[in-house]
Amino acid sequence: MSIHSPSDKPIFNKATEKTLTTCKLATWNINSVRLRIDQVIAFLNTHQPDILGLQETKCLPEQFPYQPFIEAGYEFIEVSGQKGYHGAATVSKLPLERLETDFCPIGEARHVSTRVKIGIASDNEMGAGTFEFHNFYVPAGGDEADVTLNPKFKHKLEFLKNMTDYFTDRAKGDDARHVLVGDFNIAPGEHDVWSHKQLLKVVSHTPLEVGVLKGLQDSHNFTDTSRLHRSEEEKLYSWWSYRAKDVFKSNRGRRLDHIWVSPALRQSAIAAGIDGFEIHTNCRIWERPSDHAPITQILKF
DNA sequence: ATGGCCGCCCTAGGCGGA
Repeated sequence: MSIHSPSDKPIFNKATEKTLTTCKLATWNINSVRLRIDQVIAFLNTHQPDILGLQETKCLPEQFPYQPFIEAGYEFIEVSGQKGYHGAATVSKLPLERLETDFCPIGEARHVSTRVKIGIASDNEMGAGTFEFHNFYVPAGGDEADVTLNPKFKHKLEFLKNMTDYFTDRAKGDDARHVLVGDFNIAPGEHDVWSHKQLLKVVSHTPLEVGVLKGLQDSHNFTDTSRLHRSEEEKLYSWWSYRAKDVFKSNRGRRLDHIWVSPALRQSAIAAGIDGFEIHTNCRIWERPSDHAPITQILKF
């Protein structure tokens, strides 16, 4: 199975020389990039993130719609894809270097690892002009929250534990500059779901998987940027089921999508202020929408 | 209220999503 992009991807251009004071990060589970290419491009044109991580692209690399992204100014594209299911892709205005370290157990396309060149001229510390951008699609985990009965749930927990090991190898020291984005398929907080009590046994919000995700976060002191300027009590959702008749009337959402940063980038996320983080909920009620809304986080250097 | 919808695939019911 081919899970990597073709080798004739665009090469670095003059953007390498660009000096940035901010960088806008985005992530969106698009639930078929081919079906919703017009929506993705509309989102990019309106909100102009520098980098977007897409999940559930649901196509092989050779089927990926490169051209519309390039025409919209996103020349740097790295894809991990398989036929019909899963898949992740990172599209960027800034030069991307593909790290050959994608973490895709059992051959599934669920991770694109890249290094982003932000080109801060004033900062000459090693690595300060770059950060790693890790785009993940964590397994959903099936219905039954029991590892002995449900191999998909077991796979989900193992995936998260392997992610922890992966970053133990990579994210050493306080200088490590890492961004983790994606559909983590877990709503960790009480107010990351519409009803904490009713979802305690529902995969995506069980204490077991929330604990494993917390283990990943704590092991490297990653910051969940969504809560930096929002109270823990504020309801935040990025996913709403297709099954609800009126999505925002019932508003039974979950915050499954995340943008995390390593300690070295925490101040940059804080500096962006309360408006630095946004959930673009309007995208969830576009015609034939994804069941996820995109989220963005600005980093200010 | 445990049913309600999606998108994909060797086009049609099954799988995966969550």
